[in-house]
Amino acid sequence: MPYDFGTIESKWLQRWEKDKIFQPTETGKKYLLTVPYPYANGALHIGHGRTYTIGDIMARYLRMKGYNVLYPMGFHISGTPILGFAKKIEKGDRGTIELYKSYLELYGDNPDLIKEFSKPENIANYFANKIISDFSNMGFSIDWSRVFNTGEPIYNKFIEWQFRKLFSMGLIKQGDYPILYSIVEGNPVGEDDIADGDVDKVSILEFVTVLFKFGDKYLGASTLRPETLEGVTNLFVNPDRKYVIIELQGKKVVVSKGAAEKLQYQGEIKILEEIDAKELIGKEAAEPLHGRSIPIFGAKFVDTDNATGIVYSVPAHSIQDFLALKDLGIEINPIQVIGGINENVEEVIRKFKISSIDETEKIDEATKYLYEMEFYHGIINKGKYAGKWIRDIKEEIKNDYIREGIAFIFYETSRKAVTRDGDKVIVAIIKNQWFLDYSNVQWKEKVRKLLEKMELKPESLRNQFMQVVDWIRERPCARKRGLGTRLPMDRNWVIESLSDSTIYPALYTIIRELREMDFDEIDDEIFDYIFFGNGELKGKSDRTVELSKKARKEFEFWYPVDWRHTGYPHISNHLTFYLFNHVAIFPENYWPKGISTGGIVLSEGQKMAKSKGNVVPLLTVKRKYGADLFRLYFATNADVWYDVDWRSSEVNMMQKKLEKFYEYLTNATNYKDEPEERDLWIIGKFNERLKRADDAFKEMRIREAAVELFYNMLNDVQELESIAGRDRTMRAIRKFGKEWALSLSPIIPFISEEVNEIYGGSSYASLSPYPNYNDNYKSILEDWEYVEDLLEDFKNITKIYPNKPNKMKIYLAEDWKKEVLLEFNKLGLKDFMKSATPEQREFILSVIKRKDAKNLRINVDELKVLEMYKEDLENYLKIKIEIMKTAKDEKSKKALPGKPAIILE
RNA sequence: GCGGAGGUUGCCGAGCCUGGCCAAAGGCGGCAGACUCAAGAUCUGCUCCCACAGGGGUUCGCCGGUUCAAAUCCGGCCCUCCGCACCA
Repeated sequence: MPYDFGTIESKWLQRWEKDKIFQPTETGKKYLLTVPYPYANGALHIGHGRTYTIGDIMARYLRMKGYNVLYPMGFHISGTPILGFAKKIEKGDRGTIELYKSYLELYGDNPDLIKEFSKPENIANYFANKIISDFSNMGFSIDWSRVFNTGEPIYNKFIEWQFRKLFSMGLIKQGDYPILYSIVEGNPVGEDDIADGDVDKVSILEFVTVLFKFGDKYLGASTLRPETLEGVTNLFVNPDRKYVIIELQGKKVVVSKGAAEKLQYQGEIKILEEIDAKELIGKEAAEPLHGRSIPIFGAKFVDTDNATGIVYSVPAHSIQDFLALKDLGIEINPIQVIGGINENVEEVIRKFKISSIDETEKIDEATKYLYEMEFYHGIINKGKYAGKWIRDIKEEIKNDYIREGIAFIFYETSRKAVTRDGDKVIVAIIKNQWFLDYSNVQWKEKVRKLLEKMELKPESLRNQFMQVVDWIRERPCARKRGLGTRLPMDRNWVIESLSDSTIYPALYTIIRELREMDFDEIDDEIFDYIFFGNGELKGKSDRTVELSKKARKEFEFWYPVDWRHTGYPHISNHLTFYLFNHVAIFPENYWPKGISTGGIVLSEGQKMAKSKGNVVPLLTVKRKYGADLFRLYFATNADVWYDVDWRSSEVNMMQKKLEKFYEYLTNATNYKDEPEERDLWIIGKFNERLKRADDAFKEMRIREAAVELFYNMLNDVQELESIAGRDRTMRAIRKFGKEWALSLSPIIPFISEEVNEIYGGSSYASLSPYPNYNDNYKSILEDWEYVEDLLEDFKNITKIYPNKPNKMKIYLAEDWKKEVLLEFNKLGLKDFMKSATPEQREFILSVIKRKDAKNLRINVDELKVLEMYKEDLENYLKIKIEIMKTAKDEKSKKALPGKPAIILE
């Protein structure tokens, strides 16, 4: 029977669906296992597939172990990406249209459907449906009756309830916040709105603009390194550019024209008049710390489109400044303000072999090097902060300068950026931005308490989470645009996409009841009742009360989440928020019980990226190889927590093995005769491997389980076949084939179902109990392992035997040796030596010198075993075998109990 | 700098927790053989060095230590990657 995965997989999919076997009811030992829902903006790739595969393998394993497993999922559509794509499609953006047409083609749909995608909800719905079918096809044992997406009204109500709750607990705050912004659009812009925003990220830099007194005005010079202010020697302005005087906090400040424009979006300023750079150059200004007068030079390298367009120069700690002064031929003595480091600017310049101020790449590299060295190892050695580590004091210095009124913050983009329409991107300050206050001390304490007792895999997660909890602070939780739920406290805001996805696993448990309710009746009271058992539900319809009671029962049954699995990039964001929000909203008995993180998927050795063109869609893989093979690949290729490389050459190799496995199992049922006694060791092997795999599964060491049950077991069977031949092998397989298939059911569920059926197994393999270890075959296995040792020895000897041997004489050890060994094992070295004869002593000493001494199979009835396998061995090795009881010459005297001497002739 | 993960025989990658059948799984690559007109595919064997009898030698980033015994445990050091950091 050839392995036709297409037919097999669709057959079982239909049956599973028809019998709804993955829709559990509230009975038995529950287990709620979740994986974060995917973002439904495109076809999923094998990376998503891996995460869900791991979840599914555990779900299936636990189900077979007797747990009532609920493995639900939903879809994420919050945020800007889907909205952005829809807009771009509407505008006719060619790249986006091509991308989405390629998705439509991938799914075999008419590319003209692209028109529909100008509506975001159509994109979301289209892909949600495709993902459901993709994931079903992968064999994921998901309960599809509980699906929802984050844009639905019910979800919105749930999130509104959550946010009102958080607000009432004082965990939501408001404040000013800098954000990337387009002046032309009059709107904040996200990564997706910025040209090349995905490949070259834009972040927000916080410059400190220091005020240098200049007559009745000030020059605003911007820096990222306020800690070097003590070392300032001069100012630079660009002689060719326009500057203006603005009024800021009652002071007249000179900044570049461009800077003034940006500053209008960052605070209250007034633009007074233009001022020519020539009016500044050659004059002096006073630095604010000591009133020291320093010269103002003109320099064309000063970029007036970066920060304020005026920079202060610290040649002792800036490569750029040092080179600039040298370039201008100005001699100024650098002022060292940082100690504790071994290299100064000049040495770094030499180290990086910089010869000119135009070598910007080298300069950037050297600057980074110098900065990191000074930041991590440097100590201030001048001024009032002398003696402090820079890494400790930098923040304080900045705050002090601002408080003293000698500096203000200027936000700037980390690179020059424009929107996809070509409009300039700047940083604007948003007033009254809403934050989730993750800096709240009591809140953090609760999370730490949870972390202490949670199950985490790998264990190192605990420390990582603790770190994140330590440094996490306020997080903006709402935006002005995007899909999602409106903030209940202020409907102009939409709750941001990571903030609306924290406690939603709770919704899986009750979504079915909510859907049956009269939508208008769903309010906070209902949620309070379902989740906390609070309230009487007075004034609600009987039906809604009834459904609420049912939902309450469901929630109480399924919650908390027993396990959550996802990729490690989520540790410092989603998973942390997941913990924070759970401890805030729910009582302790509903806090999450376990989390694991998995590695990412590489494609042919590289990170998957659209730009590299190596993204492998899940659907393609399913069509080409089938779900079982995909699952098996990820199960065997790396442990859950490590990255995995998807390599087509290895997939092909595995495909052949899987075909072989399937062929063995299905054909074996045609062999009706009982297996031979001497071949039963294979069942012993299987049981041994089963036990190891079972232990591994329990610890989520999926790879180990898969390797034992699939690879190693397949090798054992092939070994049996090469010795015993096809017929006997198949008869032996028939005896344990069903258990073998069942044991692998969590990993390759379709083949397991098929084999289970062929073997006349009852019900579904997916719902069968996991096979139990059976030790009936232990002794025959040990006999066989004795033979394996013999084969190993034979192979070793033939390697160095000069001719082709015709005959193998096997000499067993004299009986007394075994007795002596047993005696020795009983007494131990000390006592044995007391009573032993010189000959016995010599023998024992020679044995313990051997490194394999402990592994002698002294309990095997060697003669019986050798007689049993003699014929097989003769055929296999193509050699005559003689078994001799007594040793005569030197070589044969080396025979030990469990390790006979071999003489080739 | 903090936190994490690593450094294994040509490459990828197991083993390390629970020290000893570990010269170290598996795959790739390479070599030889079978099959074939040939190539490919497939199968078999070999693939650290030495050795015409199951042996010996040198290996698991580096240096020490513990132990009868260390890839595995302990201490120190070097290097790589990832996350974080008003980082450029």
